[in-house]
Amino acid sequence: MDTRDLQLFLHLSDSLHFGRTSQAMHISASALTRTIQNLEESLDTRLFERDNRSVALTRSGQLLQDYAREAIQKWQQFQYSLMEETQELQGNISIYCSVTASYSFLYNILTQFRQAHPKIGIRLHTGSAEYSIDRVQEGLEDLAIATHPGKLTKPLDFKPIATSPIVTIASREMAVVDCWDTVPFILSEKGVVRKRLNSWFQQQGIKPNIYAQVDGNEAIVSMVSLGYGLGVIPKIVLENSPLATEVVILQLGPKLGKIEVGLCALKKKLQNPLTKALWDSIKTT
Amino acid sequence: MDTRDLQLFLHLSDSLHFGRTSQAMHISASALTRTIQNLEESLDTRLFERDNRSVALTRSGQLLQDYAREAIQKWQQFQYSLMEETQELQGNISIYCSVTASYSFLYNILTQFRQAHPKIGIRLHTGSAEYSIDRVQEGLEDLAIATHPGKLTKPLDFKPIATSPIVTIASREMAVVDCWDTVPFILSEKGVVRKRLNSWFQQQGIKPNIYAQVDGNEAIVSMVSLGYGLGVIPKIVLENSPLATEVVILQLGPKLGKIEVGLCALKKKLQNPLTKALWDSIKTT
DNA sequence: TAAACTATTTCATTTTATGAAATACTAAAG
DNA sequence: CTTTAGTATTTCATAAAATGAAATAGTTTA
Repeated sequence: MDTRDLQLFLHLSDSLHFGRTSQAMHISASALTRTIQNLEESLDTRLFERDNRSVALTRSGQLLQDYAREAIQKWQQFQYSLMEETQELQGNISIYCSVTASYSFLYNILTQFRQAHPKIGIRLHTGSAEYSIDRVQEGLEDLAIATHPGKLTKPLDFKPIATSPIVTIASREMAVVDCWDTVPFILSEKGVVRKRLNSWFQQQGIKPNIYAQVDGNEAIVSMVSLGYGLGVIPKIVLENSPLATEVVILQLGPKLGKIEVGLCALKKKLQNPLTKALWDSIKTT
Repeated sequence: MDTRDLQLFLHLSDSLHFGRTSQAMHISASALTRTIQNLEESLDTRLFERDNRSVALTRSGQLLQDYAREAIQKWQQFQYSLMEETQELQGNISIYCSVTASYSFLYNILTQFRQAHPKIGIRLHTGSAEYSIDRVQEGLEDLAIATHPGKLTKPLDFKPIATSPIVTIASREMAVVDCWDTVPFILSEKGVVRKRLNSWFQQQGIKPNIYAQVDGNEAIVSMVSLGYGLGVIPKIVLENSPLATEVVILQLGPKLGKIEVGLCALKKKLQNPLTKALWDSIKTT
């Protein structure tokens, strides 16, 4: 029995969809089909009841699921213990963060980390800050630099790095606001800032004119600088933007407090000594 | 990680000898070498310290040994549980016994067993009864029909099937013994009967004339029938011999009691539901 | 009836595993 | 010293297994 096969099985037992599992595990559907068939043959039992349209776990499949979960966990645990016991940490970890975060935090974190653990490779994925928590939660990333969402689900752990006030920005021409109901806003689709702003609008009885909903704070700066409307973003985004000089901060904008930026990971991923090493390398300020 | 590789590693970690492990595991030495090399590479650690003359387990090797033992045990346990849970028992078990035992007990045992578990295949190995316990103890066989050796080591389990008196046989021409010191004996090399006889000789102050030491009670009957000397065997051997009519039992021979024949297995092999099924099918008389 | 969606099978190709023999090295025996 | 015997390893040709692209087959939806 091979742990790889167990991992494939486990993913399939969760997704119940050959196509998605094969994609997620970077393997062709045909290879997956035969892996499962071989598994079934070697155990002489049917693991999934399936026709051309649906996949369902059998009783035997459930038993294997239990076994596989434990076996894989034990195997990882063993590998980790070996690493800690015998040699320098090495391997890869994946990190997700926004472009802003990569400028403002990641560089320092990684230059320091690299000295301590030169053999640990980094797979960095950048994207909108709002997705950080989701991606970590889905297991797509080991770590993310994320904004604290207010409350965390239990499997997540969070380590603060810095705070940044939420500011309202405008192009020079739009720097004076007459009426909050009519001035166009450029806002992120989701995230902490958007949530706070929604509350504020409601509180103030304002029905905002939302001109654009944008995925990524960095893009908000662009649009604001072009004069499309007001933007609301963490100040840190502005500080790292090449367009910082093109926009101004409205002192009269909504008071939305500040966001807390930090490192975020699934607790179970912190069992991985590589992930843990990076985690531990962050000193809370 | 593959359980097969772990098994190879485990055997090698015990034997500390590539040649012997490769033989025992039915694999070429070169394949074994590379399996270990791959293992070492994938774990990025050295498992054995070895030169062209010696093999020694490293610290990492010891850790893997602990892991591997548990992992393989868990895997087997899982397979067994699946079998019990979901379907008819099937697979193979190996049995060792003497030719006599195969005539006198095995036939009945197996005809009955086959009805209950038609999908369990039997691998039968016959040989001298004296080796039964050894072969079971070395893990070469799942089960053996053996003579109870007087005292058992702890890992062994024994289930009595029948008893048989120890008798002394001779050819018709040699049926009268004048002097126990000069009459030639044909004896087994080892085994319970031989041990009892040795004690008896010592007790009686007899220095026996041992003409031949034979491996296998059945062959003793042959040699006795040809007039080479006296033989001492369990009566059951005689009862199943085609030469039974060619020899006679000496009523005046040594009184050596009777042997106890039974099924013998390593306790841990009885965790295997196949082995256990055969074990349980034996009703002690 | 067609189109979309899925798991499976086919098939040619690549990758990996394998064993026999050669090799390299060491310790012990002449 | 030289030879021999005992080992693990490497080489090399071959066999086995895994793989993915494309074809297939079956079901549901439009």
